[in-house]
Amino acid sequence: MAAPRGASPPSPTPTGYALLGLLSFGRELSGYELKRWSDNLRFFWSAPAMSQVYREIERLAAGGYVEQRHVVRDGTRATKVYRLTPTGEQAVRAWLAEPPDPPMLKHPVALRVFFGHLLTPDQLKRAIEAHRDWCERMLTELEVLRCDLGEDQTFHNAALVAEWGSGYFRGELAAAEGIEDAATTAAHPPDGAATGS
Amino acid sequence: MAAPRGASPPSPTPTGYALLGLLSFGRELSGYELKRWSDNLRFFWSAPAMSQVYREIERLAAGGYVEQRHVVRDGTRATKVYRLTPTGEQAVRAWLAEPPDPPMLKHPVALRVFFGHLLTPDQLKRAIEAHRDWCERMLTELEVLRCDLGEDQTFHNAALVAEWGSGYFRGELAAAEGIEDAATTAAHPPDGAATGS
DNA sequence: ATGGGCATGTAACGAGTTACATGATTTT
DNA sequence: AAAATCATGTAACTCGTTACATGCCCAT
Repeated sequence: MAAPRGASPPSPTPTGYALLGLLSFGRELSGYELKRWSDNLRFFWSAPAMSQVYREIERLAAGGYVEQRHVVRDGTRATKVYRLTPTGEQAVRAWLAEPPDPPMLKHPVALRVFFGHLLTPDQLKRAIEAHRDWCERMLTELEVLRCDLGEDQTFHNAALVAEWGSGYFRGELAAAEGIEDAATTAAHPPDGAATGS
Repeated sequence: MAAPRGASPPSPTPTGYALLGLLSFGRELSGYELKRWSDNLRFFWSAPAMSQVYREIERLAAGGYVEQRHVVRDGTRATKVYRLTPTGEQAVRAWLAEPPDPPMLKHPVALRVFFGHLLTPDQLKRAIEAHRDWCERMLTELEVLRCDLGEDQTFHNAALVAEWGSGYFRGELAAAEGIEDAATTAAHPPDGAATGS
């Protein structure tokens, strides 16, 4: 089930390219391991569902981007592991070299502030506080990641992104405090005012 | 084609709720106008495609969340306009009152830095510079939006979010400068090193 | 022996996209 | 006369999700 010779295989999806990227650090990884590695991208990229990782890695293998190998690890346990092929490495390099799409953000808390006139001050406050909690959780998780990465030169760039992320979350935290005051002390129309009475 | 009496209509999609939110400012809007209004959410929410706006607003009308009206505006031009119903307002209020999902970010530039070992310093630099240009463009567009909003109390919350967004983009701009130095001066393995030679 | 982590998938669905198709009105 | 904007949609597709199904291995 290698790459077909004549017809070029379908291009990987964005998630597929991300998996190729993870394999470019040189290790052979199983689908399960790929999922856990890709969770480290969650600070700036949506972490794919387990089932999608399996689907994608199959596609990548079918397209010749990765090579599948059956191994028995730790004695008796059988797993499939994947290794980046030269084709795969070339593909991910080419993809990354393209001009980047603009970042895409879906921010449910900002949406709630924007439509703040549809919420009570109390509801709005709770949403913003949930956001602050989340930012703090992300900050501590980034700390952990930084420790895991250590001083290894291989992950120098990863560490840079972790720094970047920390800055971002600290900014969000500060912004959330400001917004909380401004949004919850503002005048709110009485319930039901939007459609008239 | 109003809301069915017995069986409750399907819930709106996230984009559907956003459209309801836009209609909650009290104006009757056409599909085309809704698209342009929803573009103002692009700083913190993905702006839907035109075709999706039309599909969603139809669904919302079928579910009784909005009321459709045929009007002839500016003399001869016929358009359909939509108005929020009490049902629709209640639905969007209830949706916004739910605990918010965590923000979801897809940041192709951060991804490129993370996988920086697959790019030349020059390619990486270009990606980061494209990001800075984009941030600057967003900042000026936010300025424009702030002017459009004016001092109108109706859009007080929208103005707050615009402020928030400006802060975010200024942060990104600053971070990008730092990253550019750190990432492009780092040691890079020679091309092809990832899969061995 | 029970629960948690490792390991691999399938099926059904959902929400969004791009490309296409059409035509009126307004501005240059 | 051409181009931009207003205006409304359809069709096909892609990428992702959740829910489900299965089973091994290890620690308590």
